[in-house]
Amino acid sequence: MPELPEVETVRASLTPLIQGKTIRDVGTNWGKILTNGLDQFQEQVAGQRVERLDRRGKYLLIRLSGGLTIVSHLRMEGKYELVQHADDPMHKFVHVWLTFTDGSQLRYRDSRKFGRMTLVKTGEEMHLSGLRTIGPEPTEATFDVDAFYQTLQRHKKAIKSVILDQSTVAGVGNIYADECLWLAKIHPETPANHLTKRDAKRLRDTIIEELALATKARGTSAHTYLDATGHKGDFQNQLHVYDRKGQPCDRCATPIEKIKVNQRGTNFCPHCQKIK
DNA sequence: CGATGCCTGCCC
DNA sequence: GGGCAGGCATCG
Repeated sequence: MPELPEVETVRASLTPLIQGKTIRDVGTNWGKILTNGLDQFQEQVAGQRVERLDRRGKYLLIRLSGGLTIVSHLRMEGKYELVQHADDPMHKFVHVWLTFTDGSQLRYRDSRKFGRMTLVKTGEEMHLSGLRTIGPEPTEATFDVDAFYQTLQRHKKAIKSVILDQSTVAGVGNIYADECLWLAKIHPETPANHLTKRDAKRLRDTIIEELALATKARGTSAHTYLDATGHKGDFQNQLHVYDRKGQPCDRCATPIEKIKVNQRGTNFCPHCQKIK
C-alpha cells in the first residue's frame, strides 16, 4: 500500500495512540510476518514500553524501551489500528497483535500477508537487508543533486526503475514515480544515463516537493490505504497520471497512456513526456 | 541486472 | 478464469 507519504502519515497518526503504553503480550496467526519468530518476539517485547515512532523511507521504526526496535514494513496492504479492548471482534485480516497492559490492543492487518516485522537492537536496524542499502531521505538537506546525477549516469535502464530503487532515494513507489516523471516531463522509459544534469536537478526537486505535498495531504488513498485512525488520505484528488489511463492530460489534453516498465503499471502522457 | 515468489481481493 | 494491485527479497 504505502509509499513515504502514507508511511509518514501512519507514523504520525499511530504515535499518540500507542506512545507510552507497555506491551503485555504478542500474538500472531501468520508466523512469517514476524521474521524473528513469535517466541523470540514475545520474550523480548513483553514488558517493554513504546517510546516513540520513527520512519526511514517506507520503514516504520517502533522504538521500545530496553534498547529494542520493531522494524515494520507495510508492503502493499499493511495497516495498523488500535482497539480499546483486546477482546473486541477481530477483523478477518488481522495477523499480528500487541496487547498493552491497559487492555488495549494494537492490531496489524494485511490481507496479502506481504508485510514484515523484524525485532532488532536499536541502532542495528541499518544492518537489515532493506535498510543497509537505503538511499537518502527526499529532503533538501539530504538528497544531493550531484550524487543523484552520478547514480543516473551509472544506469542505462529506465529512469522509472532507477527512482523506484530505494537505494537511489528512499520512499518513492509506483504512484509517486509516475507523478514525479509527469511533473518533470520525463518519459518513464528514458535511459537514466540520457538525462542531463538539469533533468536530474528538476527531477530531484520534483520528488522532494511532491512527496512533501502528498505528506501534507496525509497520503494517497488510491486503493485501500488508511492511516492508523482509519482515515483516507486526500492526495488522490491531486494525481495527474496514476489511475488516469485514457483521461486527458492536465497540461495538453492528450489521453494518458498505460504501459509496463519492469513489470509495473506505468502511466504517462505521450505528448508531454517524450523519450530521449 | 531482470525475473520470480510471496498472498488475497477485485474487476473485467 | 485471467490479469492486476501503493513492494520487496531472493534467485539465476
